[in-house]
Amino acid sequence: MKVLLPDSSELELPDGATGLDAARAIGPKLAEQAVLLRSNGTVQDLRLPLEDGQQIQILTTRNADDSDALWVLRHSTAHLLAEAVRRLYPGVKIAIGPPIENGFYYDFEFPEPIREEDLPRIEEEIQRELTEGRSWVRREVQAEEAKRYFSEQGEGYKVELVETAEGPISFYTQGDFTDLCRGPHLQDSKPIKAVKLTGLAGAYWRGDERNTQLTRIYGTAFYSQSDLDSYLERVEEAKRRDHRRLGPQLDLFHFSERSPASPLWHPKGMVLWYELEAIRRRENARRGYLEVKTPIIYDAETFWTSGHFPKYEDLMFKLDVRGRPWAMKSMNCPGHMLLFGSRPRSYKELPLRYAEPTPLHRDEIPGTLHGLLRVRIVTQDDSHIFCTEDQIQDEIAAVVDYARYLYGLFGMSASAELATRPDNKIGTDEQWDRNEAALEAALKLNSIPYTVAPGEGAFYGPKIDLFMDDALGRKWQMGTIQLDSQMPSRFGLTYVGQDNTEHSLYVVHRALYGSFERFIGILIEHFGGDFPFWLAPVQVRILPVGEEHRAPAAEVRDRLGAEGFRVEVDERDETVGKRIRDAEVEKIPRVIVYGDRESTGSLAVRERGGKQDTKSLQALVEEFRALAASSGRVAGGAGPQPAQ
RNA sequence: GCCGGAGUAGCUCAGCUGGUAGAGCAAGCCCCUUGUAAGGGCUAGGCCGUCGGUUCGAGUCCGACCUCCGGCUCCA
Repeated sequence: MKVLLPDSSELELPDGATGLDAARAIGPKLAEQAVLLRSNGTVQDLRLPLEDGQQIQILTTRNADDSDALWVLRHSTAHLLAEAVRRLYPGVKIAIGPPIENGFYYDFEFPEPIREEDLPRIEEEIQRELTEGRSWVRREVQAEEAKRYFSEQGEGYKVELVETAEGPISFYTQGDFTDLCRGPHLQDSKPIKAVKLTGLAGAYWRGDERNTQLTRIYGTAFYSQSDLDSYLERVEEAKRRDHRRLGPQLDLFHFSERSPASPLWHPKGMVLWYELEAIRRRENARRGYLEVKTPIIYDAETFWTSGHFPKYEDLMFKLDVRGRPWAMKSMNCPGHMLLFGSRPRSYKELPLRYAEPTPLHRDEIPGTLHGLLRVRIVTQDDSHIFCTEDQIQDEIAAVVDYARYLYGLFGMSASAELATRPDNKIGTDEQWDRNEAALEAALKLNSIPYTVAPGEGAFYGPKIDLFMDDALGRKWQMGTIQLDSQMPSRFGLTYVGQDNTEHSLYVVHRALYGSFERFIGILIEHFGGDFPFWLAPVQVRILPVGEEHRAPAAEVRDRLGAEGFRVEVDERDETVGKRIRDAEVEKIPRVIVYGDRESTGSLAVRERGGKQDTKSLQALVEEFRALAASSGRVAGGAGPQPAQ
């Protein structure tokens, strides 16, 4: 038989030859360094037989940066971890141990709880295995044999995995340790040059909190020590972008134990907030949204009607005032439903787009809180679009376009997920077919790449969720676009059609920033605190060199301030060097040093980072105007400005 | 909520096997009068997260709680 190599040459091999055989046929060195076989984008164990005409690429230890090559390395390292733990902790039960982004983990049920201090000991044991050397042997077995083997070993979790396994079952054995595993794996442990156990955590068996909580050990591995070192360095660098660190440091916000998980916004943080708010209002006006404001507190009855209480009562702030039960809203929908229902509605009013950025309160459970990214006060850039079934498609498409435009202003983009019907759905399959198709069409129309999350939709309708990463690569949901016919009917809302009869309504729930809190958190990490000129809370700082320069410096400040720029003068009794440094640390985009030389009319301007230039005040104003316009302040060519 | 870790000055952190709390930066005052990333001096600043326990004595040991961090679960 023949296989195709990456350089499109053909390799003749005997029938039944494996990837390893192919590597040997090319060269002994290649065979020795081979770690994985890749074929048309999928990976395959080197020990498996090839097919006639198959396209193959052999990855070696030299592909140390290749994500598939790292994946197999880490997967094999996870097995070494399991072997080490089994040896050190008799009676431990093993669950699963996959590679993940940047590393791997393995889940165990320990007879006695272990602590972080135990990790070095386990790491040493892995090192010992590496020194001794391990090689992996693959073997396909029958389900019955696999079950028998793991029963004898007392590995109940593995038995359960065999019972629910699909396709052929394979064992990988290294030393005296055999694991149930689909593979692929390394030939042997020689390529594993750097291993580090990075953490300990609880994790539920099969991700279900009703199940036993297992102990998860996280680790990572690389083809070289220097790769591990630079990875750890990158992690440190990412931590420096953490908004929880930068926020207080840049004087944007802080948290208080007196109101856990609710930020206290400082003046500089509010500059960011109102920049976002200005964009929101400008774009809403341009796109036909109507601003409304509805109460924050409603009687409990409202949330029984809306359906929030049955599901979320425990996560809502409730009050008992004058003997009547109340709750603080955790969503804007009830208020908007009441507003819509305040009088009969005609088809001529639809689509009707209500928008409201008021804060919502949710008593999020403690373990889930995370800086600005998971808070108890959530200010959504919320909107509810009331429309007919015929209008759904256009409305969704417009919202998706809006999202793409909005994120683009910040140089950010989101990944999209289409969440489809869950098990507890209400409504007919035909409805769901149509609605899911409408969302999907809107994504395609806007050329937004997306993945489908089957069964993840809300019970009342499918949704598009938009995600962004934080500095450490964790995914956070930003925007959401949800289609719903239940909420209007719960509130008895209808519209009168052309035929003079009542019809049921659809509503699109949508938030695009998601919440101001979370969006600003991501924004801080996205820029690492180095905000572009138009967003920077302080755009220009002027440093008078001597006392006699304070007055003219203040004049420059007033001139720039009158132009709408955020300018301040630093006339502290410190050296210029010190004040420059402070401006750098505070990440202020422009610094003007004002001394004797500036009295002639030209100004010395320093960009954040150190670049210096000299120009007239007028030239400076023009430059700043251009900088401010380079983004959200002005629509940036995205259409007309709203009427004032 | 669950597993693991941590809370000492405004910030970053020292503080050994229990003996009564320390540095740098920031702050205030003074000197210097400043030219592109830290000029100098002095001063003040602490219910050592909270409550309880052990002890002659607790920042240090034990327990509970609160908050934060890494995960899991959840996320209308």
